[in-house]
Amino acid sequence: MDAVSQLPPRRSYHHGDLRQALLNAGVALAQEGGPEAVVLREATRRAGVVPNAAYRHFASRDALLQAVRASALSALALAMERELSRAERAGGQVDVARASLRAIGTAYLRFARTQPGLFRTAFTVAADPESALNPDATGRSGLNPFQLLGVALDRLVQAGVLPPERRPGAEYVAWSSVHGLAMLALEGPLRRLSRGQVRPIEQRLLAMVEQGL
Amino acid sequence: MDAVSQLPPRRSYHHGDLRQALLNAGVALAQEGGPEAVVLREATRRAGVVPNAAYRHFASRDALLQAVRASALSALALAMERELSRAERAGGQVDVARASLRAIGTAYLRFARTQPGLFRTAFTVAADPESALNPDATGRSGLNPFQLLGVALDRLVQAGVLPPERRPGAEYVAWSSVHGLAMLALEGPLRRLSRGQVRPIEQRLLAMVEQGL
DNA sequence: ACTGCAATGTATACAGTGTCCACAATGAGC
DNA sequence: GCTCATTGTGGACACTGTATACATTGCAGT
Repeated sequence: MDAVSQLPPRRSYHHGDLRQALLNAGVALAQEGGPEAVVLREATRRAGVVPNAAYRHFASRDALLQAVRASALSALALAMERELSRAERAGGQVDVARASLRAIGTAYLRFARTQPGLFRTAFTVAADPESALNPDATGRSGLNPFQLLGVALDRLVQAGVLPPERRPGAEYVAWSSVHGLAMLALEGPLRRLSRGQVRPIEQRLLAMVEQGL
Repeated sequence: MDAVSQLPPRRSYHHGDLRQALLNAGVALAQEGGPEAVVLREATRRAGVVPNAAYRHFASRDALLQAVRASALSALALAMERELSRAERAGGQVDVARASLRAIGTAYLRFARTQPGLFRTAFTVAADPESALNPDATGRSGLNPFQLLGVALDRLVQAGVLPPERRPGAEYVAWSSVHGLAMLALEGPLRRLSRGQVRPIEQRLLAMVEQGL
């Protein structure tokens, strides 16, 4: 994943693409240990550069964190898009719409499970409402995860499954449920359960959302 | 809240109740700035004691954090119990049961709103599944927040509102939804919204849970 | 091709953190 | 009243983020 950010002491004074190398290192750190693990000095170490060099590319440790966060959100968006494109292979419009919403939820929950470090980095914030607006936080469609959920909900309206008057704000309740479950399974009371035990709960929750929306 | 942990340099070599003073200081710090703000040295400073003194009472900074977390969970449990007792003043068994579940959700969401620092401290974990089992994390009933939710769900079954076969695992989907919304409103896309704007979303979510359970 | 300058990486330094170790004061139990 | 386990102190270390001054470089314009 990161070819540039490795040990062999470069001979050129300039790094070439330090910003990207730092970002890669940051992502790797986040993957390994979540947001608190992305520490500036370690990133520069992995990039083979002195700590302060980072400040030529990121205003602060937090700025680096935000970039890593955007990258994580982008990865989630890509996963959602993959799952969405599978859903589109379903039958009629109604089925596709239903499958789309499920795809979003499924991708979200799987991402939380398979990439806990990135997931926590993406969502365990502490500040900065702007991060969601970051254009780097998108998939190939140019949409971020939240917007992709909106697409799925739009499809439900389009297909006549969801009454238009219930559309506004629907992403909030849908997102809440799935996000809450992900957190619960990641670091809450569900942590100890095996994937096989969590799966039915996931299904039940998705059903509740689909029905109760 | 903390009478002991203040500046006047004590004259006795021993503090008297340093453990409690540190805990109080820790809670205050969490209240002000969330989990990352509970820093050992600052707690000892507020207790008027040298940093290392803390290690006579807590094995590490994380041990202190866990204690603070338990305290925060306890505060939430107390808030839930207050709301529950109001729900019990409703009419018949069915109404009480329904009101109980809503009381839990309402208390949870309000706690997140009014005590964001403590809320994040309670739930933004990073480890330790045992914290939920901590006997200090309870209200007057001796039950922790999760168990109180269980009580409300039991009442729904008792009242014939929730079919017994749907009872197992119900706390997970209910908790997920409410917790997710709380996080969303605290540090997600809903952060910017006023309390008046969030309220209807809360109501809608609680309705969805009640109906879709 | 040479020169000057902006961009980028380095050196040094400081305050703040968690934590280890050796030492000092204290108060409870014989 | 002496002993000794408890509790608080002092000093140190490795680590963090970050500021400020300096070195090296590649590119722009002559």
